[in-house]
Amino acid sequence: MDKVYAPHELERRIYERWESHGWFAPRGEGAPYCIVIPPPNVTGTLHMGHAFQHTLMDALTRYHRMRGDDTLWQPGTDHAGIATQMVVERQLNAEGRKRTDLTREAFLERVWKWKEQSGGTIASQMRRLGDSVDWSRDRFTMDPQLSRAVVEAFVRLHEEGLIYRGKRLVNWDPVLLTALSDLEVQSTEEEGHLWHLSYPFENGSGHVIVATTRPETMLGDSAVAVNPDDERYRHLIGKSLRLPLTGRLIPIIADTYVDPAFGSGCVKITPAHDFNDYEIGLRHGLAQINIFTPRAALNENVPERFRGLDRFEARKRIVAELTDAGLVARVDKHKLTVPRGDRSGAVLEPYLTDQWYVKIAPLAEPAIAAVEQGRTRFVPENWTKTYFEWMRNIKDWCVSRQLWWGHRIPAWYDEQGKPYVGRDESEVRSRHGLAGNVTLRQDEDVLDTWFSSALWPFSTQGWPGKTPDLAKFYPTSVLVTGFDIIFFWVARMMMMGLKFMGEVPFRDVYITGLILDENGDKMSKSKGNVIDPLDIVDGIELEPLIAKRTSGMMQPQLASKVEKATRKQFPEGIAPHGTDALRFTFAALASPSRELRFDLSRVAGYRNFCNKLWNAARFVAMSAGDPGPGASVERSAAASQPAELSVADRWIRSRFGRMVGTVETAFRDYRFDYAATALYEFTWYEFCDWYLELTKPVLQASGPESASEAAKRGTRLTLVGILEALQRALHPLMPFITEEIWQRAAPLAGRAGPTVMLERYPSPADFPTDEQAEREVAWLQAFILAVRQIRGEMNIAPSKRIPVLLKGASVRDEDYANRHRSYLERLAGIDTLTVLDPGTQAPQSATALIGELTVLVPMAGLIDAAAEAERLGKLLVKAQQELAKTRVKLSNENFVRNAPAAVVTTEREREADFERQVTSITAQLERVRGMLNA
RNA sequence: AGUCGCGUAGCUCAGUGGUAGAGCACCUCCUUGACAUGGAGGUGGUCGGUGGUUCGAUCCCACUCGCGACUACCA
Repeated sequence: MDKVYAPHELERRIYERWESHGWFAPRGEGAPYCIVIPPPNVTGTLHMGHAFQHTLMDALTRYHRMRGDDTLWQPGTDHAGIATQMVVERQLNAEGRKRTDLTREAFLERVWKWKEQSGGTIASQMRRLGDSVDWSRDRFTMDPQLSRAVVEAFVRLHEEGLIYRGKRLVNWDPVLLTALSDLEVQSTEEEGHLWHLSYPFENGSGHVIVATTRPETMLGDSAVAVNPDDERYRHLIGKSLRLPLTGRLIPIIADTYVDPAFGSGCVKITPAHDFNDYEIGLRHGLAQINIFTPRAALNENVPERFRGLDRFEARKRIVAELTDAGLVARVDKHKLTVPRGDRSGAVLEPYLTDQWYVKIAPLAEPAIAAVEQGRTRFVPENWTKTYFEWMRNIKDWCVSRQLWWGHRIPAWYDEQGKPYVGRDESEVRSRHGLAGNVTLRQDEDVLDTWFSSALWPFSTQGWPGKTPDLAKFYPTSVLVTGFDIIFFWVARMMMMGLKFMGEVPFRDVYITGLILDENGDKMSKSKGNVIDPLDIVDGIELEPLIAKRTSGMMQPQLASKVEKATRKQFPEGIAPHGTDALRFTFAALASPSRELRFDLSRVAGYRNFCNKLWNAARFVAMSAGDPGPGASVERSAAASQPAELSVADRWIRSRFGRMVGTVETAFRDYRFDYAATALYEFTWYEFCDWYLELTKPVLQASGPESASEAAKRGTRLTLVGILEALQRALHPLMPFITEEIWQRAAPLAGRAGPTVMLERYPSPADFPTDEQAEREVAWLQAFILAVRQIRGEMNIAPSKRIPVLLKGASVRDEDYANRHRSYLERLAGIDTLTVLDPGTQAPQSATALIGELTVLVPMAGLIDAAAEAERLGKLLVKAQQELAKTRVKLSNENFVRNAPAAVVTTEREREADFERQVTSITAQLERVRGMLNA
């Protein structure tokens, strides 16, 4: 094995081997375990959030595969209607063309071409991340079979009256020229004005003041509303006003919607351009006067001089004319929330159009019940509330989009514009008895992308067919996703899954945190703080990184700022870390917190961890006499010869079993951070720091000190056995390095198999707890740490061997000390070990306490008395503080009376221990001070 | 306005009704044959504030200050 861990080469090689052998496919036996991937945009690239979630999904997948489950991680991509269409339109724009210069067919051809060209990016990124998805089942939301599912779902919902077509106000994007659902609206708080306008009475006897943030909409006013209980205006109800600039007469109406305390207490009502006004208009039978074109310019329903003006231009003109007419009573600065399209960023308009809607309440009801009944569980649990909040206030879902890229709505219109819904045109004709001479025209619109996403857990498994996959893998086991798409996706999958499959789509929903940059900012192109996960894996020089971050920006003027920040943050570029280090970082980061700051220094730490593991494997291979990779398993025959396990061997097996138990619990609870921590601590602090060191006296000693062959054999077996099992334990989080090491360790450990990914996950039952070994090694560790502390604080060179004396040793202490002398010599740098008889005068020494045993390091020639006095002083202060605390507690009668007996006992023991320490340290300190004064 | 969350070491974060933890950073020492991407030792915190419940609160409750996310709405 190479001295330094070099991930790059081995990761590609290993992944190709896994994939070419088809090992990612479900094995066909065991309990089904299934995760469907949240399908990324087919033309997109994976960002840090994807890499994070994929790590967790892959860890679950590999873990369950190794547990023997029939495991499927279902891959796929999403056509992402608006996003993809926008990208291709931008490409056309760059060529000086518009979408509408092309036919629909030609444009779609172009989008498909772009999809083929860029669609492989995601897959290759996923391969680099080690994602063990079953590529043979790769799906795309616009595959023929998935498109069939979309049509089927639409038709069935329509048949049940759960999809309807209606003319009502929608969120209209005047730039993209399409309707949007409520969820695609981003409310932004912006500075604006509140104009107070005078509307004169018809008879010229005065006026009322209305306040508005959108004066241009006055041209579409149908009424002015006041609160029926508002004394100021009650007598005006029913009177007519003459709408300025138009001369139209509009009534004053009464509606409790009006808040008398806000503004003037009079509200202009524009039913065609405001959601609240729309409702009021319906209640009062008001005219809906649409004054905008689809691009939000004024249309023919306004006085001629305003026609064709853009809405913002119109606002200026109208305010100017009203001001000239003396009808602007006041203008206040006002903060308002402006609705913008989440893709285009354009200010949206409530706009009257014909659209298709999903009647959502009947679908939401069972979806709420399913979570209430615990048939689907949110992890962390508190997201349940968010889900309920939204589901209980949900409004009908506008699913039609005026785009070209997507699933075309399966509705046909006759010449009178009457719609017929069906699976295809011939079904429509036969069902409705439409003769061949009746001209039918299919709806031009497509469905919201999320409509097909909502079917994903079952459309990917063959629905509407009744396939074996569907029977096996639905419901899926867990959905792993971010909280940002609970409404967009999770809730809709719940509704559609229950509707069409009669069962929830997933048992658990694990909501991950959001990956932020190291300052706690969202990663975005415009902020220039995006990191490509593969740049962490492979590393990237500074200049290419800057180029990557500043190219193709929506706002190129920010480029210099981004460049500066990048230079500051990564003056040396980004070093290569390898996939395993990145994955381990993500796992370690995955606490239940909803925001997770990504810190590159953490990845460096886990890269070091990989290197540590690598070198531990090298040590084991050397110690076990590695015959090289690919060696036969013959050596395992040696295992039948007598072997004797040392206390250290028994200890590490026991500790490994405990660790695996912790990891099992962690995986069950989706606490990847706990799993990572347990694995990290075991590997580094127990296996490397202690166990490997404890094997050295056994394996490396020669001459009369040499251990027996049986003991050596026992240690070698344990070394390779734990190393091998550790690779299995680490594999779900770090698939590559563990495969590489396992290939060498498995034959040494007498295991045969083509790959670690198909081996069984270690079980705590195979590594039972050995309390006795744990106690004994704990004693050893305490002893060694005590001597090391003295050595460290006194700056005794590690190469300097020192004598150690023991005072107050019990029979057990003496036994341990004698039996483990070789460990103590090696790990604590001890030269001679002498047990003092009671009453013997000890030389001046630095001391440490282990229970009642005192460890003495003679000071002569080694230790500076002043330094020792200082060290003891610090220890004394600590012991005194702790003693004081326990005494306060124990002197409290209520504590002794009310606290559980075990707690009181522990406290008494602590008191005794600290008393002993204080006495001993005080005496020792006096002696050392005596030396100083002498 | 509603819902949810956060505030713990210099930084990023775990955590528990009974002895406050990790990584990174920092200080001292060490190139000993797995590993300097390393080893040994160490410094560092009135757990945002106030009050309550409790024998005991960083943890539970109330209030409060600061920060954030989401949802709805402000004519």
